[in-house]
Amino acid sequence: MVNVRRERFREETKAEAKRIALEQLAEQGIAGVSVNAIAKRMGVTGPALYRYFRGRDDLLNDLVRDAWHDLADAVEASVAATEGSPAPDRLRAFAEVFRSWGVTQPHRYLLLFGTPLPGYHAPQDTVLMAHRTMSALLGVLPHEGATTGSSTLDDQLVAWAGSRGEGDVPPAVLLTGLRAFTRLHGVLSLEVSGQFGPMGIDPALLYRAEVESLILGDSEVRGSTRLSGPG
Amino acid sequence: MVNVRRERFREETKAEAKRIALEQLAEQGIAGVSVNAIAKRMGVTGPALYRYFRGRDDLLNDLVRDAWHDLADAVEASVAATEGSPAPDRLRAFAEVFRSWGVTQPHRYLLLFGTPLPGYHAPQDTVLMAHRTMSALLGVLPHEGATTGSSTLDDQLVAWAGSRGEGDVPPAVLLTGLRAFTRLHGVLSLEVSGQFGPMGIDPALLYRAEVESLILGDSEVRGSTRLSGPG
DNA sequence: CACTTGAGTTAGAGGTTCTAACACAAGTTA
DNA sequence: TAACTTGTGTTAGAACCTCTAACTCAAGTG
Repeated sequence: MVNVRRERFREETKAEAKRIALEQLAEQGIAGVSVNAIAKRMGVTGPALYRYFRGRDDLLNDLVRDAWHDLADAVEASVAATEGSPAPDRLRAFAEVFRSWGVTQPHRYLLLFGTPLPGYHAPQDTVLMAHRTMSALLGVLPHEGATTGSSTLDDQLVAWAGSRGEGDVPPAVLLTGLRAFTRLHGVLSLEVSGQFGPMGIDPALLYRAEVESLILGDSEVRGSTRLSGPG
Repeated sequence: MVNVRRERFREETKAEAKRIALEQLAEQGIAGVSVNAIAKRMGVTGPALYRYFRGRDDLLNDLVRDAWHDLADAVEASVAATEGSPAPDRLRAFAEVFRSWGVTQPHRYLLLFGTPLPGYHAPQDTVLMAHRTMSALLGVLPHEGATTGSSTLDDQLVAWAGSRGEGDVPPAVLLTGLRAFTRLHGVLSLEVSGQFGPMGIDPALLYRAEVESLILGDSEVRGSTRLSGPG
């Protein structure tokens, strides 16, 4: 019989270490996450934490894994909550939840989508976590469409979806979803890394403009500039 | 009379240190940039480099500044080379140069657009460098358009452009340019940080699809899925 | 010839990750 | 009850890191 009390204590200790690590991450960035400092704040010496994590990389790995999990939970909850609503409303809700998740904890967003960690290679289950978020997005898109215009890209999209049992989604939808994500991320990542700060532009307005443009299609945005017009 | 030989030697030493720092950055990421290690590779002891940089942050600052400068040079050259061509061609050229700059040196791209450095706050001239790249993009867009649909955003865009003597560009064009940038960055940043690797999707195809979509407007992309259709 | 300036050195403080060896308490088993 | 195993903590220390202080030495200047 495994000692369940000890097991629980162990989990609590790991959780506390990760909680403090997240504080350090928020306050001082990734370089400020220090095994020694975490241990000190917990009232133990540095090497004690090596009973719980193989090392600093292992701890950071856990933070990444938790963040993917948490993000997927958030967007899946949004998708579930808007079931039955019209597609544009569902996409708006998805986008808002996605942005909220990012701007309220920029350090975690950057942990997932910012500069990759030095020796970090995403383990298989991290890839699956990312898929959960992507699947949620695909869930709010209408499942119709024709072709992407590139058969090579079509093949890659279908293979990608098929590799995780989503082979029934047409490639045009996959492309729409993937591109919707890259467009949301394009605005959000710049906001989260503070690039709009010195520009005096409210990122929320820009983000929502992008969302509406996603819904309407660019050329239908009221008064937008046509790039294909005379140069 | 200032000693010009010594001055030149000093500049060469700084340049060598930065060159080695870039190598370390490419090989081991930002955490691998070490003043000590740079000095060792140069054949001097660690503290010697403190004659040339106030510290590690100062050196990294220089790398950021150089990268902004370099990127601006690249895109400005592209814009200049395509003068007189139709707008779509100019935008395609701009986008290709931008992507090339990023994918051939991901570490530098991430230095500008990835996770911000811990204690880093962009100095004023870095902001100006970013403006150079943005102005280049605006230079290949047709200067026409009506309104953005949000007067608040309009005001912010005009203030932003006006703050650096570009007050004659209408807000709709500014928005188009800014959004074009966020969309390119959305795909490119994910490619550069390796997110497409495990997906088996060629980022170049996705990027070019985004560029064509920028030119045509989404709803005109052949066979694309309308998000505003029935959900 | 004396002085200033710049660039290098070593020594060292204080931080980091991480390993090795040891102490001790709790639970298990003979 | 006594011996053993396991988990969790400790200290010591190696090997790095940034950065400061104090010193040496060479080159150029008045």
